[in-house]
Amino acid sequence: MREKELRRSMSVLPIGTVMKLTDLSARQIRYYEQQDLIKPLRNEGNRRMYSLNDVDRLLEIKDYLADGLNISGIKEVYKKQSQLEDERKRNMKKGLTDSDVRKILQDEFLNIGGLKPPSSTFDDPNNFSKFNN
Amino acid sequence: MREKELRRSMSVLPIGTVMKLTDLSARQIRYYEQQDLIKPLRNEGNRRMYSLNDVDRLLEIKDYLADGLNISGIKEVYKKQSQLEDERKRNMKKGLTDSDVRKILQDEFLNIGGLKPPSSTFDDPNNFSKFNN
DNA sequence: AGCTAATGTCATGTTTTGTAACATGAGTAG
DNA sequence: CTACTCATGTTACAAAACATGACATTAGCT
Repeated sequence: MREKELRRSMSVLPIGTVMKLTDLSARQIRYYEQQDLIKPLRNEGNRRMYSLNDVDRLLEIKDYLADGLNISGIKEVYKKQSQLEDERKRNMKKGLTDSDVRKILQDEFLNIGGLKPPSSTFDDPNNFSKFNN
Repeated sequence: MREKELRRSMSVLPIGTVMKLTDLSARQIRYYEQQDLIKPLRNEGNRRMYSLNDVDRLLEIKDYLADGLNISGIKEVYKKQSQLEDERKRNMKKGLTDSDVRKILQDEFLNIGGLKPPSSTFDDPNNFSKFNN
């Protein structure tokens, strides 16, 4: 379950791919970034590289807009969400011992190394298209 | 579970991404294609677009080469695999159970020792080229 | 009408990818 | 040893994709 999240956050998709996946124009995608709704990484050549999580978020944004929300409204939504998330994490950590935390961090570090051979899943049964996370 | 395979065969990754994911040079990746080991789709701009299954296969190829197999050896492996796969499908059609088939084919499997179950489908069987335009 | 938010479009420059040709190092056969 | 093949590197040039910034448009509001 940790690995899955890792893969979902790997920035590997160029904007052209994301356009097809989301049916958004490059202009729209860059605009949402300019409005701080997404923060794709850049490769050495300065190209934007997106993750599957970014794609999910773009699809969410699309839905919110279609529902009549405007950009700043959407911004609020995400602000609230990350506040809640942060708090959850803080509470989580307060309940753990020091060595637990060290173990967690080490594990995260080790997992950044690379893609493992085939067997593993890139999939995400519930998450790809809609509000879910 | 059907959806997972679908997603894995979506051709969305440009060669630069695949280079990073596999740590192969563009030259190598194109060469393996030239040797018919992979068949990435092309987008309208004639750019190669790879699926996660393609990435898996490239990693396999890398392993095989590291193990001392040469390209034509690898080709044999995949040829055999797809033969077996075809045969399995034919037998399924004839009403045999999967485990029946496994017994029947056991000898052949032993002939090509030590390889993984057949993995990737080759030619956009599910019409995912629509993601490339 | 005037304003604004979201998006389209165009111009210009950089990066990535395509193909093709030639080069090279390791291994093998003669 | 020489010649050959295989897997890969390198280089050169063209086309496609992308970045950025400016200006245009459209729909909804006041």
